[in-house]
Order: sequence, then C-alpha cells, then structure tokens
Amino acid sequence: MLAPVTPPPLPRRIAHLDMDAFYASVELLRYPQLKGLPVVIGGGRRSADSVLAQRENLPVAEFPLLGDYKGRGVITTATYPARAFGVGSAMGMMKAAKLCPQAILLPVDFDEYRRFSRMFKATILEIAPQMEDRGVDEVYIDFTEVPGGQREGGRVLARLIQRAIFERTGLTCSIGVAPNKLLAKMASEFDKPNGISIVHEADLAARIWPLAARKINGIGPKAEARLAALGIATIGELAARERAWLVEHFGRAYGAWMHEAAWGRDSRPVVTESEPVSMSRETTFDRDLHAVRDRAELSAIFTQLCEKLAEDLQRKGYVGKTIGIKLRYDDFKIATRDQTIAAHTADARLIRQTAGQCLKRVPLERRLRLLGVRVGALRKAAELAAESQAQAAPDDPNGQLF
DNA sequence: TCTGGGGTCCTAGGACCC
DNA sequence: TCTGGGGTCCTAGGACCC
Repeated sequence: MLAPVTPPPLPRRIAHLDMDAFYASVELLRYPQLKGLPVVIGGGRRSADSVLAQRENLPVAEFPLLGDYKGRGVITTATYPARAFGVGSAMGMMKAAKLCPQAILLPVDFDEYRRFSRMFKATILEIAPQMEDRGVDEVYIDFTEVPGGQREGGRVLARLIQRAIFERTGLTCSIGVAPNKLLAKMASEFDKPNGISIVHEADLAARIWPLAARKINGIGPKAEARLAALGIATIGELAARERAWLVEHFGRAYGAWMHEAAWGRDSRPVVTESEPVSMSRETTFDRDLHAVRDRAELSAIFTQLCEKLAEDLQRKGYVGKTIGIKLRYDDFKIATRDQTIAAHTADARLIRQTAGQCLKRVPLERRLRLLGVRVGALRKAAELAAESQAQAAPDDPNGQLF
C-alpha cells in the first residue's frame, strides 16, 4: 500500500489590514469641502437636529468650531492638518480647543463608520474568506491558502484587496503581510497611508528589533515603563534577555509571552467567528454627581443605561447572568461590583434591580464622574431556549415522572 | 472645566464540592 | 499538633486594545 501523498504545507502568510485615518476619511467623503483643513472628530454623538445632519454641502464657514465647544470628552481622531497643531486622539477637548480653536469640529457618527466598515469587510470576504474582525477599522486575513496569497510574499493579493476596497468605498488602507499576526500587525504600520509591507522571518533583526518594545501589540504604557526602568527600550533589547529573567520580572505567563513576541513567534490562528462575552453601557456626566445630593438625576441616568443595555441585548439576541456596575470617582479611581443571578436575562427591570444591589456595596462618599452597567456571562437567547426544551424532552426519565 | 466608550483577557483569593 | 488536593465558580481589579 502506498502512503497517501500529502503536499507540503504552504508557509503561513497572515495579513493585517488597517484603514487609513478611518473616521476622518469617511467624514471627508461626505464633506469634501473640508479637505486640507484642520478637522477634529469627537466630543459626542451627532444629533438628528444638528446643522450637519441637515445639509451635506454646508459652506466651510458654517461648520462648528472646536474653539466654541464646551464640555468634557476627548478627541476621537484628527486630520493631519489638525495634528500639525499638536492635537491628537485621546486628548481632552478643552485642551485641544486651546491648541487649535479654528479647527472644524465634527461629532462622531458611529452609524456611518459602521456602514463603511461593513462595506470594506464584505469586499475582503469576497476575495479571502478567512478574516478576523478586530474592530471597526482593522482585520487580520489568512492569505496562506488563498489563490495568489503566496505570490511575492503576499504583495499581489494585498494589492488586489487594496484596490477592491478603494473602488468600493473610496477609502485607502495599509496592509502588512508576515508569517503571523504579531508581525503582520507591526508590518502594517511600516508604510502608511496606502502602503503594503512584506515581512519574512529573516527580516526580524533588521526590521523588527530596532522598534520600540511598545510597538508589540500587548505591551502597553505600564509594561513599557517597567521595561524602561530595567533598561529595555527596543524589541531587540527585549530579545537579548533570557526568558527566565523576563519570567522573574514579569511573571510566568507574561514574561514567557514577551520573550516569544520579541523573537517574532506567534502561533495564534486567524479566528473568523466569535461570540461576545459581555455588553455594557456607560456614560460620563456633564458634571460630577453626588450619590445623595444628586440622587434623582443619578437614578434616572442609571435606569436609562439599564434600558439601553437591555435593548442592545434583545436586539442582538443575547441574555446574560452576571450583572455589574462600574463607577469612576472624581479622582478618576474606578470601582466595579457585580453579581451573578440565578437565570440569564435581558430584562431592563431585572438588570436595573440587580445593578442597584451592586451599587449598595460600593463606597459613595466621593462625587461620581461616570456610571456604567454591564451584563456578562452571555448566551444566545435562542440556544438557551433550545437547551431548556431538550431538558424537558420525553427521553428524560425525570421529565416523565413529573 | 485635562483625561470617552465598548470591549477582552488575566490574576488572585475565597467559596464550595468531591 | 496537624490539618490533601484538585476543579470550578464567583468577584474585584487591572492591563491592554480599538
């Protein structure tokens, strides 16, 4: 008997695709008259009665200005002309207004960004079926088995996808292709905007090791600071340390992972489907509120959050079992409490009641800045219903007895 | 008026069970 | 004086990401 002949496996080629300045680019498609001007997006949601909602061909002079903005909130994104003034994402609005009061301020329009997000993802799926969603403007794509995915290390397929997205949406993106997700993510930043970068294992020392350790997806500001204190700034310096030394300083799991990452090793698959674990709603108040003195106002907001969350769950077909709250105090410290109830629910009143119990277990002397409600341990409502049906099925002896 | 909103995953201690 | 060991669930906090 002849052993079945299996062709050697193809080398893994994983792409990371990142839309270029996504929110701002979507806004500029709608308001081309703003091209080249400093534009900032953030500070709240677009309301139906806003001047912007009424006319798309609004003259530039009639757009709202950042300098006129009053409120808390942060910049979601800024165009390059705005960034030239030192304005950037996550910056407080009031601080940004001082730096560049003449910038045009657009409120965020998530519905519109989601619409474009669906469009570019559908375009990718028509070409490459193995796609992992990483938020509104990012995906991983497994090129390995896709026709043409191996040509020029992935460049040919990347170019095809880039063109298809541009033709469908008018938006550009940057793509990195590498042996795994970790390297592909870094590669996609190499040539922005509208670029393609191909990285191979052999490029590790030349192209990855000179980068700051912070460029590794999973090393954030805290880990970066701890590394810096230990004299490590670049990925190469991280790679030069013994695994055992990293484990000693960062714990078994994180230390070992850091070592693997620095050596460009990552075997995580591209995950095409996943179920949500939790859903939440939270809001930062216009002014800090006190649990006793602003009780009525707080209570109304609390109820509203629970109602919105219940709506989200019901619309998407989920029920959850762990109900929780989140508070941010005026000193920015965060407290969370949660409680697991007997049965899964998506009912606003039950969520409100359980979250109310949680609120009683948390200190309420300080003023509050933010209140949030969360439902976790989610299940698909339909699946849960099917299971309880099965439990009462006639082949269950207990089911027959009673 | 510095500092949004929506997520995931990990850790660690205690309860509880066998 | 000696007092297991493993597994799972629950809870609180924190790091990180988009």
